[in-house]
Amino acid sequence: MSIDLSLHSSSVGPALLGAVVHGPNGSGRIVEVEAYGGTEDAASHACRGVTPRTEPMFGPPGVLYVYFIYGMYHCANVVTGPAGDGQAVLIRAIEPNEVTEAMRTARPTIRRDEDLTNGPGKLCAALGIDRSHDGLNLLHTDSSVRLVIDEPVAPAEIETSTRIGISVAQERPWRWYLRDNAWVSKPR
DNA sequence: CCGCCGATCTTT
DNA sequence: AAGATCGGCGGG
Repeated sequence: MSIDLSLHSSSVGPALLGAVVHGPNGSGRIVEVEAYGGTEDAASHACRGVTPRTEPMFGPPGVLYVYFIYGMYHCANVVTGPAGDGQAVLIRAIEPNEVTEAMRTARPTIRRDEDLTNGPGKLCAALGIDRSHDGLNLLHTDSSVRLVIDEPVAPAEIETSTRIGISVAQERPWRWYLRDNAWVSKPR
């Protein structure tokens, strides 16, 4: 591993661009992320401290935090920072290494390949990630969901913006994505 | 308990 | 622009 996941999520976030996520249905490189802080970040699930749902967020860096949202979708996060802090990086979009039949079966109604994984709920559905994977170690080679961090992308390729879909702490510029990448999520 | 609403996506 | 769909969390 070439980056230190125990650093703050706002440092780890951009460093995770280009890393490869492997799930039950396939794999892809991360092209878009958002950082969430611990209890001091009002937009983070960790802002109210440890609850049954957020307990994995307060584990050691490298843990997977999967939450269920809008009654329908799952979102996947990489826990960062020191254990006990509750920081995480939301994986918002990936570019598949290869579009597999399992990914197409998991998202049968898409019109273009990009719609398989160009959003946090979409990529979890495509890769087959759900709450059963919550809390596992992303760095362990035996895990059914894992993270392979190779070379970082060139800083010149990285674009920054504010976070999407939140109603508080909207000013923090904690979203990063690869410029001109077709798999980055589309504005609503 | 009860009610609100969310780190979303699809359809109209 | 609104609907789908449900669990987590706060308030009473």
